[in-house]
Amino acid sequence: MASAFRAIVSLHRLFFLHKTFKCATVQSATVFPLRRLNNVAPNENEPKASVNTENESLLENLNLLGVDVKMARQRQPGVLRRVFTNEQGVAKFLQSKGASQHTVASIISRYPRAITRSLENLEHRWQLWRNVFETDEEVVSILDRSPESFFRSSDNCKLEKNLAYLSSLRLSNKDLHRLLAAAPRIFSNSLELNKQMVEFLEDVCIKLGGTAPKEFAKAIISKNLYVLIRSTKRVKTNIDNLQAAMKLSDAELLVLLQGSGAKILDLSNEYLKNNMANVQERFLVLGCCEEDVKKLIVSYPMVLYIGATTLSTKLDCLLNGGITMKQILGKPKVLDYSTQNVAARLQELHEIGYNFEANGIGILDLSQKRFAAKIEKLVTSPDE
DNA sequence: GGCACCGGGCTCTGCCATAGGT
DNA sequence: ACCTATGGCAGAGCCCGGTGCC
Repeated sequence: MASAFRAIVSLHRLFFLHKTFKCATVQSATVFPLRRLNNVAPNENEPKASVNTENESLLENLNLLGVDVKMARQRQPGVLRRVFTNEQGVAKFLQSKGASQHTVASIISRYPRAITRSLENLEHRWQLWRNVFETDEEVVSILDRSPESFFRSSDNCKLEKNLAYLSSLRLSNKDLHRLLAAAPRIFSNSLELNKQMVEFLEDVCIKLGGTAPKEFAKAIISKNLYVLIRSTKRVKTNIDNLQAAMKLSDAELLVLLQGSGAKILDLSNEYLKNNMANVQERFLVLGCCEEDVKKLIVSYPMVLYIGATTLSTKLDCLLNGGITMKQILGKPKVLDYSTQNVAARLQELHEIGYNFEANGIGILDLSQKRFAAKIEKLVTSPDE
């Protein structure tokens, strides 16, 4: 009886290999009758294929591949119970694209469902990704970083439509590439989801009295590659909160959003809200007026990106170093640099007796190279 | 040559919840 | 009952250099 079962399994396997690997979505359908077949004969001595038992030979294969089975089990337990999987094919495929054994193991450990994809499906998907990325190596590095982005969906038609849509936005090739390299999840968003965000941004533009909605959406996306992996709810809430808290006019908001304000749109709602409250409070306590704070945020929205603790230490560092609030308001970009960096510069400048009052604090806002050159010059010819 | 202004470059996954299918 | 596909969430800055003006 057991051998009869195995015969059926191999028949199924043939059928499966022949038909299913053309389109991954059929796989589960193909597997299903087998499951039912098992249920019909539950007393048979076939633990491998029973519904709630893991597939032993699959586990063996995974171990051989170096997969962290414990991790895989924790992430997608169902995959380990599947009768038909394609772990060896997937491993070979990835290796043929230049992935190391270690990378393959890591990918499967983190996204076990990868092994349910067929070769044809993978090859097609790979080619679609390669439309955007220059080399296999680049794709491998992204998969290594984020296996889920590549494997979470097997629907290549949707991916194709999605890519066509993204291209239709007329982002530059460079931007499209940056977009997908930075946030590969955008690939596996549904077309509708991406469209929703773009149309939402266009709407925002129109509601704020803008006249170039497409350009507006494009500007925001190219400045903040991550908006497309956020919910419209999140972005909308941030925009609303920003306008309310800062008492910005529509026109002011419009300029802010398509400028450097774009960068803070994808922050979590609570985080941005807390930071806005914190910035207002901190700067008011330090003697600024509301108008100062508004100007600060409009000219340097990234101040809202900085968490309360970091901002506190950074301000303290500057103030203790003899910099005044007025100077900071006049050149908020000094807040851009790490506290560590600023502290070291302040120390160095104090040692050579730099006069911030006379010379301003622009020196704190230079690249390392320019700063070093400047110091060099101050030391060798201090008179100038 | 030195400065200020400005914009751009890096960077971002891994988990949970749930609808819907079999 | 179980699985897949998909949406959504939290997490939390730093650095560089081109360019134009003086």
